[in-house]
Amino acid sequence: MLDAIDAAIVRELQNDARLSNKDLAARVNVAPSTCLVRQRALRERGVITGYRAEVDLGALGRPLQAMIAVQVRPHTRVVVEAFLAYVLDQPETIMATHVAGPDDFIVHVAVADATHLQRLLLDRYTTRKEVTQLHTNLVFEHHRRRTLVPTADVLS
Amino acid sequence: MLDAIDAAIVRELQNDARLSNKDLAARVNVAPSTCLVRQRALRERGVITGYRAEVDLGALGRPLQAMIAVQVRPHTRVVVEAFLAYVLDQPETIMATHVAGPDDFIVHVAVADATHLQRLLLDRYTTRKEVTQLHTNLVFEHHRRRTLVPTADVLS
DNA sequence: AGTGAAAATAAGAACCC
DNA sequence: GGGTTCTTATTTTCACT
Repeated sequence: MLDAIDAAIVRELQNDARLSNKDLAARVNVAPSTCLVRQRALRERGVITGYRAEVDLGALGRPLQAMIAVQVRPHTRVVVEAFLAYVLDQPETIMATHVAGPDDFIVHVAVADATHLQRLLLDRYTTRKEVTQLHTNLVFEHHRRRTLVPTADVLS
Repeated sequence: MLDAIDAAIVRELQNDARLSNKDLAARVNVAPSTCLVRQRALRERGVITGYRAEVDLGALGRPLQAMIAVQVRPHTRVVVEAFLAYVLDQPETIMATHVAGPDDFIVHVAVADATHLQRLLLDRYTTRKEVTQLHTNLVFEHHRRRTLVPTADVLS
């Protein structure tokens, strides 16, 4: 698992992925060279999977978000995989989740306005044969947790 | 809005937030100094809101995810804000969304195992007075879109 | 595994078009 | 607004503990 130093590195980099190695080392109390080796190991072990700039959807001209619950039938592997690929291929999609439940997918989208959302739903969702149900909920507020911590910290 | 160069910078940094300014400049075909000014402006304008390392939930010992739909009553500002703050304060939470619909919130959580999820629900959700309904769906697959593009690109 | 010092590289500022 | 050059700072390798 992750020791205290690894956990600290992961925590700091979730807060600011552009921290210089020097500053990061200072924050987690190890030498810069050690810090570099640790961080590289975390990437190679697949703990850190990437570094992403976070953008403001409003600034991108897409201030309106919605959560779309979709039921597809038949609920088979081929249909599920094809639908997921289809959804992730659309620029409006922020995330898509395949879940166990009456609705098979929850899709988070960001669009320019209500008209855009309407077109998205009518032209690209309800036109699909496998889509048997659609529940669209507008998003008032959406928050992501800044830093995710390892199990040990969660189960305290 | 964003011109083509800004859009390219935003795209590249969503892919890899640790790109050096030099490499970034090469990819978007401008001089390093120009690129530096552009990127700084994008931050100051609030287009780029941060740089985050992405971590693997399995590697953090939290391989099990669920989507929890929650109804709270009364559906007033105080109750909504307090519940949102409460949910975001929990280490299990990945994201929380306040939506318009029969369910007021959609909460995405990652936990160690089913027992952990059961405890979370019974000890920290159903115990809350304002929570009047709870629908928990296990997550089979969860995908985020790597790069979000500006409206112009979306409405093509 | 962790550290310190030295060489390679990039960031950032000032200046010019 | 964009490009070039130069100084300063940082990254990264390597020999050592």
